Amino acid sequence: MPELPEVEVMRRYFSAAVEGQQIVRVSFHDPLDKIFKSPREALEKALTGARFGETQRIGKYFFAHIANGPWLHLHFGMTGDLVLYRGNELPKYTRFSFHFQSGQNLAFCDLRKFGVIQLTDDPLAFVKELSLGPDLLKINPEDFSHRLRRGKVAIKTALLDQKRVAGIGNWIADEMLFDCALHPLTPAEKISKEQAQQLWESGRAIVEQAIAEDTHYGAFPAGFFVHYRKGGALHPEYPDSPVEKLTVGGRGTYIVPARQKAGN
DNA sequence: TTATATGTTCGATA
DNA sequence: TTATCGAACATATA
Repeated sequence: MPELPEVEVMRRYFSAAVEGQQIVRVSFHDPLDKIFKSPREALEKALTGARFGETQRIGKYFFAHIANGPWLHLHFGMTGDLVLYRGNELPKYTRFSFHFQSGQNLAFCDLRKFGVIQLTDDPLAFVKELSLGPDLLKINPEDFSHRLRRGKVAIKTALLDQKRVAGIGNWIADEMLFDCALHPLTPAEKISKEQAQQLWESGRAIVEQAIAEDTHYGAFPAGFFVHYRKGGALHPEYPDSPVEKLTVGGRGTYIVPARQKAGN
């Protein structure tokens, strides 16, 4: 689920769900503590009886301020999700749960357990430590261009590099490259300033559209590449050029060969 | 059975 | 020291 738009939508969902609510207890459902990067005792102590204040999102990293306390950081990995529920039956793949005074509960679900739950005193210091780049929705086109057009790595790999720009994930990178008619293996340093500008515009447009649609991809406009992002699919504008799958930087990468030619 | 999945990190190598 | 690459992580589904 989680690239920038999903995390932003979850941030809003989280804020609405926890507003004004007191946490009466929290519960842990990951026996080997893979996703708890802070000790259970610390999480329990910081959260029990507390309320959340403001929230922040930088790239795919989410932070919620615990009133009069530290911040809670959530990362959703590949399969993380937030699910509001009532009653005692945990949603599938619940790894952690907040239990509010209202009787409402909020589960952090994560099938693959690549997610992260941890405390931090300072979100900005936290992302600085990771050398995280500026958020795609905040960065200006000049900085974007400068950070992207560096090195001999494939442009696809550069787009996914969170240290350059934060928030772009695998499907958005493919969508941007399709939109800009760029081949994913084009070396980053071969991208022109104009192409970088185009990628910047494309990236924001895609992300804003995704947020506006609450990340329900099915609701995206018909021309979006995401609808055809599988081997052999036919984009209506390229009926003679079936979608091809490559592997770039270890990630599945889909292109319309007639539109995205190498060395261009 | 093998391959793949919307992400990040770590070790090896250059 | 920096850049790059591939493997690893955990689990379900095609």
